[in-house]
Amino acid sequence: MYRYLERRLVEHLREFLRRTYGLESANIVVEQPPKIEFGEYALPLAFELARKLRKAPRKIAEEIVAGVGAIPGFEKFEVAGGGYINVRVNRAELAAALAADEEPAADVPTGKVLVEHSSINPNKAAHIGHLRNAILGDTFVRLLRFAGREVDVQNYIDNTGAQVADVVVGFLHIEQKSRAQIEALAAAPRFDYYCWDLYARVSHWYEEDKSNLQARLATLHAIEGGNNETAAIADLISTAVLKHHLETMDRLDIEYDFLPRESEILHLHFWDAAFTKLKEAGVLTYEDEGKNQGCWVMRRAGTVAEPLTRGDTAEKITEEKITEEDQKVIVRSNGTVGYVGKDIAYHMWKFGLLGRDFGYRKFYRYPNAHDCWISTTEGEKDHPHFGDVAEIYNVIDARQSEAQNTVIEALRGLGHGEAADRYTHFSYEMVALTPRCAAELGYQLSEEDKARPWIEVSGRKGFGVKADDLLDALITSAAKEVDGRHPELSAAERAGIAVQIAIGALRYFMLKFTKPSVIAFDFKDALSFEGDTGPYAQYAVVRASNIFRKGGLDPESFCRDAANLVSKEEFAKYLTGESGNDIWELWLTAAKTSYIVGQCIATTEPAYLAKHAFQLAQLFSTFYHRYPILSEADEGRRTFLLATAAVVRRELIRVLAAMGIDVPPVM
RNA sequence: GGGCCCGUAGCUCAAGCGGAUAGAGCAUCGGAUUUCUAAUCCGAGGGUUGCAGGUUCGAUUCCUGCCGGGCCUACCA
Repeated sequence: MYRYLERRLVEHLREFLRRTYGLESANIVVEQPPKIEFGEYALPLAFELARKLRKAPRKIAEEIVAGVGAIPGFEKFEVAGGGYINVRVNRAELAAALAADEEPAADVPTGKVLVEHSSINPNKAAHIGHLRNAILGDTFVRLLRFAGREVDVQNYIDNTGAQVADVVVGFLHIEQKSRAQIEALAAAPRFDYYCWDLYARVSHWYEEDKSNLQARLATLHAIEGGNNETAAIADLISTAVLKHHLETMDRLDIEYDFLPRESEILHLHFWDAAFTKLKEAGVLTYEDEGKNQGCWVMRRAGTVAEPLTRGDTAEKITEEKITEEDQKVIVRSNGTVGYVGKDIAYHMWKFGLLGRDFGYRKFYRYPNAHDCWISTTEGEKDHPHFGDVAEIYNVIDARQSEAQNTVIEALRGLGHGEAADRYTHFSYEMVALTPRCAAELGYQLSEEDKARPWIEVSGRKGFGVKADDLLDALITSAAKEVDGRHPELSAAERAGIAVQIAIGALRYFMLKFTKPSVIAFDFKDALSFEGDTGPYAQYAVVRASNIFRKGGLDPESFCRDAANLVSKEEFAKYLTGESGNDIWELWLTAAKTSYIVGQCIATTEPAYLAKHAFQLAQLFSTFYHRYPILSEADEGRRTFLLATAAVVRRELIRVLAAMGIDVPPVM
C-alpha cells in the first residue's frame, strides 16, 4: 500500500508541476520523514526547484501546499523547516486497506527471469561461503516471485574442471583406489566430507613435488575428452558430491530447477557455435606474435584503446591491436577453450542466442515432489523449456566481476546490447573467518595472519567451516534452548522447532549484511539468537500467535475478518493524533513490505528485507509490551489491538517467508 | 603498475538516485511486568563518519589527492 500511495503522490505532483510551472520532467524525490509525527512522506522538492524558479524554497513549498489540491488517500500537506513538504496520509484509510489485504498490483515486467546461484565445484563439501551465495540467490528468487515474476533457478555445475580433476587425482594417484572402491565410498554417507579432506591432501601433494602436477593435467585432458575410465570416475565423483550439495541446500529449503553442466557445454559443442559467431563479429582476434601468440583473445573488460594520434576515428581504434596487458585469452594456443569462452557460449544459450540446446533428464526429486533437471547429451523427450529468458541474474562473488564483465562485453560485441543490458552480475563479497574463529578451529596462524581483520576460506587447503557442520551446530544450540523451555513437547516436536530456529538464524545472518561487506565469520555471532537475529523475528510472530491462542481465537481467520471487525471510524479513533503515533508506526511499517521488496529487487540488495523484518519485529515487541491486549476492558479497543497483532503477524510471516524463514509454532 | 571494493560508537554492522538531531545489535552499567512465556521491554554512557581539500542552501553519501586494508589483474576454474 505504501508503494502504491507513493506512486499516486508522484503522479499527482508531476501533473501539478506541469500545470503550474510548465515543468515537464521534474525529478521528484520522495523521502521518509525522520519521525512519524512529521507524516508519511517528505518532499525536498522545493529546494530542487528554487534555482529553476528563482524563488525561495519556503515560498515554493507554500505555493505547492496551497495549490496541490486533494489526492485520494492523503490527508494534508505541510511546509516544514526551510522548505520541506511533509505529506500526511489518511491513516484510517490506509489501515483499513492493509487490514483487508488490498495491494494494488504494480506493473510486472513480462518475460522470464533466470537466476543462477550456488554453482559449487562438485569436488568437496559446501562451506559457509557457498551458503552466503545460495542464501542470497534463493532469497532473491523469492523476492522476484513475491513481485510476480516467473523465475527459473539454475545451478551451474563445473563437473569437468581442474577441481574435480584434483580429487580424481587424489583417489587414483594418492589413494590408489579402484573404480569399485570409489563407487563404494561415493555411496557411503558424507562422501563430500571425505573429498574435502582428500582435496586438501592433493593440494599438499602438488606442493611437495611440482612434477605431480602432470597427473592433474593428464586427468583434466582425459575428463574433457570423455568416453574413458578416468572420465567415468570423475563423473561418478562429481555426481555423488552434487547430490550432497542438493541435500545440504534442501536443509535450508533451497531448490533448483535445472543443473546445466560443463560436460554438456563441451560435448554438445556449444563453444563451436559461439566461436564462429565471435570470430565473425570480430569480438575475438588472433594473436600472431607476442606472449599470447597463437591464442584467440578478447579485450579485457573495462580497458579502453588508447588513440594513437588525436582525432582517430572509432573504427580505427577497434582495428587497433589490443595491448598485451589488455588481452584476455579465450582460446589457448593449443586450441582448447578457457572457462570464460565456455561462459560466453553458456550465456548466449541463456538468452536464446546460441541456436543450440541441452538435452534434459530428471535428476533429483525433492521431498515436496518438485523435480530438478540436469543437462545430458541425449535427454528425455518431454521437459520444461529452460533458457531463452528475458533477464538474468548471476549470483557470483566479487572476485569474478572481471570475468563476468568480459562475458557481458562479448554479448555486446556480438550485437546483443539489449541482452547485455539485462545481464546482472549479482556481486557480493566473500565470507572469511575471524582470526579467533580460525584459531578455534585448530588452524596454526602466523603472527601476520593474527593481525588481519579476517582470513580467507580456502577449499584447496581444507580451511573453512563446512555448511552442514555449521547447520548442525546451530541445531544443537537451538535444541538446547527449546528443550529447556518446552519440556512438555515431544522429542520430535522439539527437534523440528530447533531446526526451524537454526535455519532462521542462519539465513538471517547471511542476509543482514549488505553485499559489499565481507562477512568475518565467528561462531559467537552466527550462533546468537538474541537481538538483530532471525529467531528474534520468529519470536515476535510466536508471541502474536500466543495472544490468539490464549484468547481462543484463530489468528488467520481473525486477520481475514479484521477489516470488517474494525470500522474506518474506529481506525481513525485509535490511530489519529499523538496518542496513536506509536501504533500507527507499526501499521505503517507493516504496509511497506511490497515497497521494500521493490527496493530489494531494484538494488539487488536483500539486506533491506532483513532490516525491514527486524524493524517490524522490534516495533511489534514494543507494542506487545506496552499494550496488554486480552485484558483490555474496552471491547472496541481490544478488537482494534487484536487486528493490529493479526495484521502485523501476517505481514511478518510474509516477509520471513521471502527470506526463506519459517516460523515455529512455539518458541 | 592498472581496475574494483572497503574505512562510521569498544566490537559487528545500518543510514532508500545528496536532506531534518548519523541509527541498530552485541558488550558494559542500571532498571521492568506474580499479567498475551524474559529468545522480551525501558534507560544510561559511548561519534571530529580514516585525513586534507572541493562542489552544494545542505555531504557518511558526489569529485580530487593522500593514508590504511581487501580482492582481481594466469594459455587455472
